[in-house]
Amino acid sequence: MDATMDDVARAAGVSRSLVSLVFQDSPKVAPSSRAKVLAAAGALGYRPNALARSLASKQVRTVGVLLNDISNPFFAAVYDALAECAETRGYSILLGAGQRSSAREREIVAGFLSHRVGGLILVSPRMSVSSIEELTSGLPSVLVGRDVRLRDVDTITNDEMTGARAALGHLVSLGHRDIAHVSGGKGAGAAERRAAYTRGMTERGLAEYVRVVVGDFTEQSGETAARQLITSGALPTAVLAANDMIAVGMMGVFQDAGIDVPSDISIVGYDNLTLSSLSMISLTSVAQPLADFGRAAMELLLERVDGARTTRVRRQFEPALIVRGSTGAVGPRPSIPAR
Amino acid sequence: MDATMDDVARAAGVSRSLVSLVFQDSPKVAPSSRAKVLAAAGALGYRPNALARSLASKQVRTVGVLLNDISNPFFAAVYDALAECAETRGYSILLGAGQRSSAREREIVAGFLSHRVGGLILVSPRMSVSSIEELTSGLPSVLVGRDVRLRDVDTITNDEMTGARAALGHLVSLGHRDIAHVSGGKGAGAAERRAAYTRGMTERGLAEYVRVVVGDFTEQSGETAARQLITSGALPTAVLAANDMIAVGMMGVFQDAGIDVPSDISIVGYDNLTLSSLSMISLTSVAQPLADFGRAAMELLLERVDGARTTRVRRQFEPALIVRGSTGAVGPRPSIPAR
DNA sequence: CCCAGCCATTGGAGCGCTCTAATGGAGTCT
DNA sequence: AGACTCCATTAGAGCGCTCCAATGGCTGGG
Repeated sequence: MDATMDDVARAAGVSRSLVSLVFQDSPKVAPSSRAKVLAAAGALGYRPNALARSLASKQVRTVGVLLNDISNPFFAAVYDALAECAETRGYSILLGAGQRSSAREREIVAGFLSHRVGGLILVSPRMSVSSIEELTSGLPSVLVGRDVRLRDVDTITNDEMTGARAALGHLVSLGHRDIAHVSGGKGAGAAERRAAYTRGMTERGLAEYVRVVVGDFTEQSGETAARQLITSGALPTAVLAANDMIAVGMMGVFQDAGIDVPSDISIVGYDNLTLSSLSMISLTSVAQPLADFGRAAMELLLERVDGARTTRVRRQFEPALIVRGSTGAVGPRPSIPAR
Repeated sequence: MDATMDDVARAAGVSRSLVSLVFQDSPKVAPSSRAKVLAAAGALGYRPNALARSLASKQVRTVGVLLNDISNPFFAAVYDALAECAETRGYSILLGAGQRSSAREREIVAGFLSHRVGGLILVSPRMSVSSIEELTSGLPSVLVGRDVRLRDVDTITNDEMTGARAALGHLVSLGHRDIAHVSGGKGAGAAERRAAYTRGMTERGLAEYVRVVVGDFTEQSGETAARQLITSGALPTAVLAANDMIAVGMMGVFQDAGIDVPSDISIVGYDNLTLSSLSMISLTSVAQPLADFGRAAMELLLERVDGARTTRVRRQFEPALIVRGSTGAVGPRPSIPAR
């Protein structure tokens, strides 16, 4: 039903090979023939079959992108930059969203492999290192948000230590000492972030105040953590959340409980999502250059896909603290209002 | 480099055809042969080549999904439901994000067509009806968030009139009469929503209060609109925003200007995004069943792809008003505080 | 005027798979 | 026993394209 190359060749009175060359932008086609072929193709509404092309040329202009959780705007921002980069280079993207399940992730990547994608970008995947190793073997791959020591895998990470130091420094300069951390649990980068918090606290002689509440990078887990802190009876004066979603969830619970942010408790998030800059939220946050993550990921990947590089690259970006309204000077220890 | 069917056949001591049948789950393969083939395939790490399969069978288990703007959580929610549905049915998704540019959208869809996707889902596309017609001709397609009269295109929309009536009814019952609308400009569904507002106002005898400020479904446009209303000197007592992003943008500006929501001005959004339910925002909103949109879109599409249906279906969902803290009884006309 | 050399163009094999029609070896029926 | 059905299995053509080696027409040097 769709026109094929043979149809175009017949209509233009040339061979299929010539048509093929035209659609590959080969320089050895005479301008007159090129025009003839293009005219015939246009008249027939011909569109090259990417499947057949990939099969015959054994090189695929499609890359697979796996996002951990598409409903977190973090991933949307990374994806946006990444997609733009891919499109300008003429690559298509097969997308999968893992929904925070590692089994799901593996299925999705297996699907990518069936489609013989030319490369793989995994953004904060949940799956184990061995799964990553197995699935990416021999395929150009870039991992965003996690660090892994595999030959064929480039990584893009954030300098967690710098971020944690900046956030803690800010809080300490406001007089805070009792600073808790709500972690991302087993999520990508959570361990690093937690370690950076602990180390940062220790560096400042605040080791005795180290307190970690386990979360999972979702807003719900932030709510749970906030309730936990409230019922514990020992509210810290400040919280460093593992990401903005957690921070926002916590803010809501504190607000409902009559605990004022920032006069009763200061909160720092991580990711600097767009929503954090909203006036109603105004969350102090460690900004990660998400667009840079996405762009760098696709660039590194395509370098490998094009065969321009075979050595491993690890790129680390520097975060920046964005101070907003959710942090303030430490006040008198809040009395938890009666419900 | 990857193992092929021939390799498996040789290793198992059978013909390629048999291997093919095994991987198609054909019932006519003897259990013993099936086991033999599967064992050989496992040993070789064989993975069927989806490209070659599609080419030979002329049916593609991939669908193209075009999202207008991935950074709006609205689309993430629709995508999530849609992807889940596709995966359980064994379909892969080629994703593109149009970034609110209709030229970009057309390029992306052209890419889908090159990949010979089996179907197309367009979520609130910007492009013109004639572009849609041209690109979707002969291909199963579902349009979400817009209504279009094309034979091969199913549509999924929201009942705007009911939504507007519910929102206006709520505001009127709180004593509001001076209710403005901030529209979505040329975005998908914006015209319908604007019309529903105007009609709803007229039905209630409030035609004289009809006032539309043009936006574009983004938070920024909400901020602009709010500033416009403030400087106009004639602040309405309530605003019906075309979506939550606009509403949230407005809330921020009002808050910064010292105009309290809801005591000075009530705001109703549209979409009921997750962020609207956050305590700090607590936006009254017309909820659209986004997950249903996504699921229905994929289901309708696959019905067509599987050839189970050829007639056009238009599915309309009922919205529901979710009342939160951004709406309240009309108070004394606010005096705009001096800066 | 002939042949080397260059160019655009072409034939045809092959990418990894599916699918139809054909094959052969049981088993069934009379 | 012969003819038949029924079943699992197979050969081989073909999906739309790429790419290599080969073709033929031209120019230009001797």
